[in-house]
Amino acid sequence: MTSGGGLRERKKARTRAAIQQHALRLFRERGYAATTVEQVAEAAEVSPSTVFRYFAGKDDLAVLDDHHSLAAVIPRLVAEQPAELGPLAALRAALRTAFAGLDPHDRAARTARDLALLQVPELWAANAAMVGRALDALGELVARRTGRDPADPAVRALIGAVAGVSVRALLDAANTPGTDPVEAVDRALGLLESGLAL
Amino acid sequence: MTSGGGLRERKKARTRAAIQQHALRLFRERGYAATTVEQVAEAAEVSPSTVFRYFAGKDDLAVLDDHHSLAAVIPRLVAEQPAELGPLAALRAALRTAFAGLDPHDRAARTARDLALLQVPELWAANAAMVGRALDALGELVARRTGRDPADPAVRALIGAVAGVSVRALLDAANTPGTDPVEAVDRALGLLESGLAL
DNA sequence: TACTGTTTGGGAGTCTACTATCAGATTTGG
DNA sequence: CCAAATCTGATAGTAGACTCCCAAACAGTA
Repeated sequence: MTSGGGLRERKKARTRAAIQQHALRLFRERGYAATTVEQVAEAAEVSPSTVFRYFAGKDDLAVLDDHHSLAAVIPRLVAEQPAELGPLAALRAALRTAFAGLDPHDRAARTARDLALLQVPELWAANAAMVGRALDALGELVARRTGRDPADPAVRALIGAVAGVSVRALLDAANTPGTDPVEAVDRALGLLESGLAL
Repeated sequence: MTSGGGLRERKKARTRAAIQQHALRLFRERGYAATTVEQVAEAAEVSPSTVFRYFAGKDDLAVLDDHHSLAAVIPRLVAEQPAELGPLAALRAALRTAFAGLDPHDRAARTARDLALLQVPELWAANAAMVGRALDALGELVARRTGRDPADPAVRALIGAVAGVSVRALLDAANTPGTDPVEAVDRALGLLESGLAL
């Protein structure tokens, strides 16, 4: 019975992470379709067989772990915010919390990965299910916080708006060098909070 | 010099449309990956060669013509709305106009196709570029209408919110039999217009 | 060190997207 | 009705995703 700390387990985790990291990098650099599994294997210094042993298929290489992905972490943090806060205020606070205790390296890596997810259509498609789950979770939290039904159109519309505004801000930030993506999202959500008055 | 009304041209247009229609239907029914080009060809009663002659690749089967897609028609209609209307009011009016003069058959076909685009991740990916273009066009119109810069964060946020709210409403409508998707989007945009107050 | 179970790499093979090509059918124009 | 242009289907072939399987390398245990 090998415990979680054995050399074997650690090596496996490292191999898996390396494969996915190289895969995502290559997908971003050359595009998804133009990257072969063999190239990924070569970059990660394993055989193609090993790639398929760790990942169910090429598309699976693009599926981020739920608990590592930003979109899935947020709902948990929102739930921990004080009940007095409105839904958008709670979300913004959660976002700030999520990135506050992160060292710059982790932070950069995380935003880079989430940006790739938005910019490469195939990655988006591969993670659509996870994003959908995260948004549903967010909707439930908003509903509980405001005493409404999760199926309430107002609740659904709000999380839709949150998602749309955030995606837009992230993509714009990606196209504007020198912009902090987290700050951009926070500002955009602030605009939404004040009613998007034009 | 074959004019646009020749038998040949008409037949070609009909063949192309049939192939794509069957492809989209199969993608929705069985999923994108589980549908082979051969199946599409069989359903459309052509040979696989012909499918590849009309479409550059399997993914191209999912790319909707710009001028047929709803997302690309809307900006033009928004531009035609009276200048007094606010951006969201203009957008809602444009939406109503777009579907007002449509016979039920066309209307159903169009909404079904746009729903498939949202529900099948691969179709979304294939059309991401087009949707992005349409949203940019919408942003420019909003900017002109409100006298702001298209790069103004408030404008960007608004179109992001519009997109997110609409997508959410469409998906919810798709999961709720007996709901009119167009009406659902209109109502959701109405909520956004009144500030999404919770 | 030897024994055991797991992980890895390599080879062979299948399936599907996709390309190239050519003969036969069909539309068009005269 | 004939000839030219064009469209179609069939065939053959390539490439990459993915599976199966086995032998070699390796970590954990005594």
